[in-house]
Amino acid sequence: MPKSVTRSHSRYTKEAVTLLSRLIRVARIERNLTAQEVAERSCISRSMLQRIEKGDLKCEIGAVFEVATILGINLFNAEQSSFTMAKNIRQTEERLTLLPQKVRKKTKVINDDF
Amino acid sequence: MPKSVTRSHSRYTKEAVTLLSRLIRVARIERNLTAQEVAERSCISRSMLQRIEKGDLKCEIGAVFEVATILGINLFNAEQSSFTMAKNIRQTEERLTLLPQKVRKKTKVINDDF
DNA sequence: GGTTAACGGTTTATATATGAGTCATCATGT
DNA sequence: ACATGATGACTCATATATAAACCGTTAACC
Repeated sequence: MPKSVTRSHSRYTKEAVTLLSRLIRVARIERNLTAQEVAERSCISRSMLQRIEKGDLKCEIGAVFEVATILGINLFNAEQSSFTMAKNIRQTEERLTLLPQKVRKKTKVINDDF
Repeated sequence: MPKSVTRSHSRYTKEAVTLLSRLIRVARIERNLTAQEVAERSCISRSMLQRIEKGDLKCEIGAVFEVATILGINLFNAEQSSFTMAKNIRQTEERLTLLPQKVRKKTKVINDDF
């Protein structure tokens, strides 16, 4: 990250990350798994898991989702042992083909009055 | 990141990130927003948004969620204008208070000195 | 109460993610 | 058909996220 940039996050974003972090911590304790164990199985360090469980916004999404997956937390309401995720991806990609490939801003203001 | 670490990701993790990236791209096109516009409103660079829309696992979760939020995508089935997210957080934290704070592993073999 | 493993909070070195910039291509609105 | 703005695919410098190590505290089991 060149040119130090202070990120601003909407409240909704922060809450979403916070919720996921809490779900992760609860799931880990409930399953009686040590932080070290979960970290190793998720291929991350223990300090990384600590930040994830604290709801750090700067963690890699892949790492956070991997921990959630290891702990059996369903993402986007798609069960892990089903094909719903793949199906959702296909459906979304299908919608994409129906859309224009580029977004073009109108140079002229169209009279869209009424 | 010291000691170059190659991360391994489960299929489910990859698909979850991929799905979110597709949802983001579809939402952006549907709302007729330029990549540059969305990037600016999300406080990230255009190249960052490119990686997010490609489903890069190494993007910051805060950045990805922020883009999703800007585009009106609901995370964890919680509508952005409601209190469901905060309520879910509270409920999860409440569950946490009922759990032990540490996970203890070694259930040592009890006195076998008959 | 005593033992000890688990946890939180540091620090440090380094691999790398990110922002900024450039360029070629092409889809899109006129 | 044409002009051009949007996009993808790079490169590069650097701010920083991360793994590893350590330590003091604390909670869990005996």
